[in-house]
Amino acid sequence: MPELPEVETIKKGLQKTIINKRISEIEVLKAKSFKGNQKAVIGNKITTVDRIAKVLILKLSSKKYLLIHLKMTGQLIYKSQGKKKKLKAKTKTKKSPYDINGLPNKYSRAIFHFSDGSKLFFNDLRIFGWIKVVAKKGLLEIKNQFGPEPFDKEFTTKYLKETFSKTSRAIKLALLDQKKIAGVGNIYANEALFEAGILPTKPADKLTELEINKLRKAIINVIKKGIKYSGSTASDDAFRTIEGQRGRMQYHFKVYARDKEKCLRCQKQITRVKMGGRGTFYCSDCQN
DNA sequence: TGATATGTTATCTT
DNA sequence: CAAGATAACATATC
Repeated sequence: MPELPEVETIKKGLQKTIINKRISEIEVLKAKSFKGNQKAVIGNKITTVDRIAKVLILKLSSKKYLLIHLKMTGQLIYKSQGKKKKLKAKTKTKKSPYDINGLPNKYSRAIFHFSDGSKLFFNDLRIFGWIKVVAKKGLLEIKNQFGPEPFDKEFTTKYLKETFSKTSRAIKLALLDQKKIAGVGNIYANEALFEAGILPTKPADKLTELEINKLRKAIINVIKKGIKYSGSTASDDAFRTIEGQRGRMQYHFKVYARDKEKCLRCQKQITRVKMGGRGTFYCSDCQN
């Protein structure tokens, strides 16, 4: 779920809520979810919140860093002090495992307590996500494993041309390679390729310079749009902002999860295949 | 019941 | 050795 726009949405939320707050306690409910020394974190203030690719970076007053990766099903939910769940009349709405009422729940893996009484819940159904404590060196190591992000000045047609010329893998798989381009995941890769009119299965080294430039612009566009709509909460319903709201980008998808529907541009039915084990959607007329 | 799930990485295979 | 393909992680839903 969380790709660059979703993580960026959470980053902004954290900047609004937990900057300068002091961590008074950490409850680790699942050991696998928290790597590193909890005691190195307790008593520290959060000084800044940043993001590299899909990783959140919370800088601490001790100059150490808390890194958080949400992987597929991770959530960060903020609850201010004394916020009581509103008692609503019983409704028939089915309960989702990603509901943020009644936290902690069985999927809560860690809870940060701040000295003002507010809390930050790390929920993660599938337990792929993690929180780790690292020093500056560890942070640099993380940084080094990623290629440029769509908004970086290094994200040029020239860079992409060089990068793609070195591989014959399908362009979609190349887009998902975080060492080449950081932050793009399955949803936005599908959307960007549709917008650029390029077939996901086309070998990366067969793209023309014109196509690469189109694709570069399309990636920037869809990522921007994703951020504008606070990320996407697709059919699995997992993504939430830190206030617990769903994203709205899913209402603006043009191909993702639209198999069996008609192409918005030419009315032809959208094709679905699997690439690298991931759902891949495209229009066989508009993309080539 | 088997297929599906938006991420990454360890481990095979070519 | 390296690039590429695939399994694995853990859980739930349809």
